[in-house]
Amino acid sequence: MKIASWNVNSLKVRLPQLLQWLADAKPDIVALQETKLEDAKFPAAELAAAGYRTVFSGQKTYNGVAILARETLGDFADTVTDIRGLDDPQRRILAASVGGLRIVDLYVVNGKAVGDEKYAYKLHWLERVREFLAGEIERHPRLVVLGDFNIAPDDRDVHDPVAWGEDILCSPSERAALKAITELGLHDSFRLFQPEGGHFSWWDYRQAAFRRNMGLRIDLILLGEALKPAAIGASIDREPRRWERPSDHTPVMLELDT
DNA sequence: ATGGTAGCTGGGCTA
Repeated sequence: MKIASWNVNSLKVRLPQLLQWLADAKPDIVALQETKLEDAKFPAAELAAAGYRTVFSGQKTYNGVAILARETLGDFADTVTDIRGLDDPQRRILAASVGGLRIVDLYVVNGKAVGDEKYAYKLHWLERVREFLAGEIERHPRLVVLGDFNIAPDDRDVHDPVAWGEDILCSPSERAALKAITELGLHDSFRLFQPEGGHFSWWDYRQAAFRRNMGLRIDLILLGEALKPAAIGASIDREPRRWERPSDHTPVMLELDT
């Protein structure tokens, strides 16, 4: 089973690319972030025609998350869009069970800059999410937590750690908040297979960052302890980032033997 | 310290 996460930065713009990529990569489950679409405008019919069932939690202009699952995996169950302690109109969280797995799709708050009020909110949000995930892993040992974390876990995940220093996406408090989540027993699946640095999932649109490989690895697929032995490969598919009018993120993937 | 680009929107926010 192939599981993927992709911040599409507007599903309206990227739908043709998503459909092409689904045909090319043939993932079984896909978590999307930054759909930027109200639920009434979600392209469920187009994705159904491509063979995928969908659940989604969207809003206009900003944020928005969705999960796609190959129709042969059956229906979604126990869908969650809001968690305890977060009274948040921003649509950044979507959990659902499908195909014998518990999937939690996250679009983590960016935070803007260290010290900004959005940064404080990012840390608060991550703590509430950690509490939510502690419950999820109890109820659903076969847990996959994936999405745009807006945190580079360590310096291997940063093209120029000196230049980035302790700036947003790399600061010690953000990394500690992510570590508190992984210490629940959630493993960064990419690192089960690739110990080297220099592998990124996001490149800023500016400064020709992709061409110069000035990227960060901030899109992650975390695996619960029970699923760790099932992991048989992890990768980052840079191809869609090369396409015309791309998202600034590219899909990250995990293969599970289930 | 700023600005560079993209998306949504119709000026400014978010990233």
